Amino acid sequence: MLTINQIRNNTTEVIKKLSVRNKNFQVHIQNALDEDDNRKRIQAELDETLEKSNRLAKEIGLLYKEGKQNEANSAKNEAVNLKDASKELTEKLNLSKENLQTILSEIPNIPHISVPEGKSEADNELIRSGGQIPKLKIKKAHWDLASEYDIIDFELGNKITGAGFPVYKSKGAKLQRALIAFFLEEAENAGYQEIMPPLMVNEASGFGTGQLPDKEGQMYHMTADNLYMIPTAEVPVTNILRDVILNEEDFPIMMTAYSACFRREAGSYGKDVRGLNRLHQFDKVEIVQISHPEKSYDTLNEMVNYVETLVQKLELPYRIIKLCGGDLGFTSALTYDFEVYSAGQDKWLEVSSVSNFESFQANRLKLRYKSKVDKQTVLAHTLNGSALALPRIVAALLENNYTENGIKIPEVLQKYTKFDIIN
RNA sequence: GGAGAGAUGGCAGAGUGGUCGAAUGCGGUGGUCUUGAAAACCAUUGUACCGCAAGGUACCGGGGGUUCGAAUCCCUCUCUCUCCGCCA
Repeated sequence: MLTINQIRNNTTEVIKKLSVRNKNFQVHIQNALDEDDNRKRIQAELDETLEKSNRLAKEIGLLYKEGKQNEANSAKNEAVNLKDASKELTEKLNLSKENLQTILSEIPNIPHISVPEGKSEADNELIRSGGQIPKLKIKKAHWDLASEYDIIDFELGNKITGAGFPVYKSKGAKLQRALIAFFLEEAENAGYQEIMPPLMVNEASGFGTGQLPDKEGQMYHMTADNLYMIPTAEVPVTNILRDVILNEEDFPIMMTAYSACFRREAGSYGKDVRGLNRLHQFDKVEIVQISHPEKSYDTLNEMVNYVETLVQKLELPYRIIKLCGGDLGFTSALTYDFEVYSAGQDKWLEVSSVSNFESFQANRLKLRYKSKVDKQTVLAHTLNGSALALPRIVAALLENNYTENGIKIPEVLQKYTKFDIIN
């Protein structure tokens, strides 16, 4: 969420930058400013009323002490009037605050200056690519390979739970475990603190990272206890810093977490959801950084470079894409997507999304730091990225490394899998 | 699940209706002293909103109520702790 001051101080610039999202926010912005003026007016009036009321209450106390009952009683009548007035004003104020909150929550993050204009995926900007696209004699989709080698059982998942909950077996299960261990160790070597977070979160956490209230339908909700299954480790991990005021020397905060992720994916269907391409439960290692506002774009680049080393080590053909305004997520200021090429399906699959949210999340989280220069509390910047999401990596590994003798395991993983081929 | 206790500033911990934004201790910051450090001493030390400022307002787990006035009384929710039961 943007702060009203961000909007007030740079109104025309904010409107201009938001237009990169291929949508006009002029009306939203004006509504926010009007409502804030209204809020201030009510606030001032209320404060004045309360001040009178407080002063009168003290006077009444004194009058009683002095034994001046009559004067005290007449003062009481006045106090009651003030109380009614303040009650009414408080209601108005709350209403105004709610309205402002609603308006602000509908305004997306301001795209970074480098975000290209564009309507959709098609306008995204290719930053760079790497790796070799394999020339296969026989192309097989991973869901066929999975059943051929009996390593991932989609049917069994259907039986036990439902679609989108595959069962990993034997070398398939070991491959999952190996990838998780590989990603976590790489992250640790890069300086990230390992976190094992809760897999369910409360409402306040869901709000803090922006899943609630808008994207409620994306999460599994345990109504009996009012808890939500996490859609990504970003939620519990970033919320570690909710309501925290950091010192400048605490930067950068670097955390990594493996977690299972749960997504309802309501409305998804068709061949995009085939096999491992889109699941309700999947595994992911996430990296999160909390950064000083002046350094956050350096941090973003560093994170992109880090994720790049992972796909390189896994010997996967990849490309890095900068999302255009129309494709950029609501909360992000700048996002780089990583896609790997999956030869069996002949498709690019998104395996990571690395974003700088600037202060957009921090505002909701109330994540701030004490500035050394002016002693002010300032919103920190939050960033995160997948490093990496497993299913599509597995899909690409299976499809790209398939040979007549079996599926070869990349060198870096063999130390974790303890086997070099699935056959 | 049953019974009881509790939630106060960075931490510990007082405060049971009026001058309490809140004693005291610790911690933090600045200073005095010192060659330096420690100790000691002095001062300072929350967040947010309105205001050019002076100043004002709100916040003692959340929400609601009683009262002229609530950290303090009442209701309610959440969480924590202790004991019992169950249990990986």
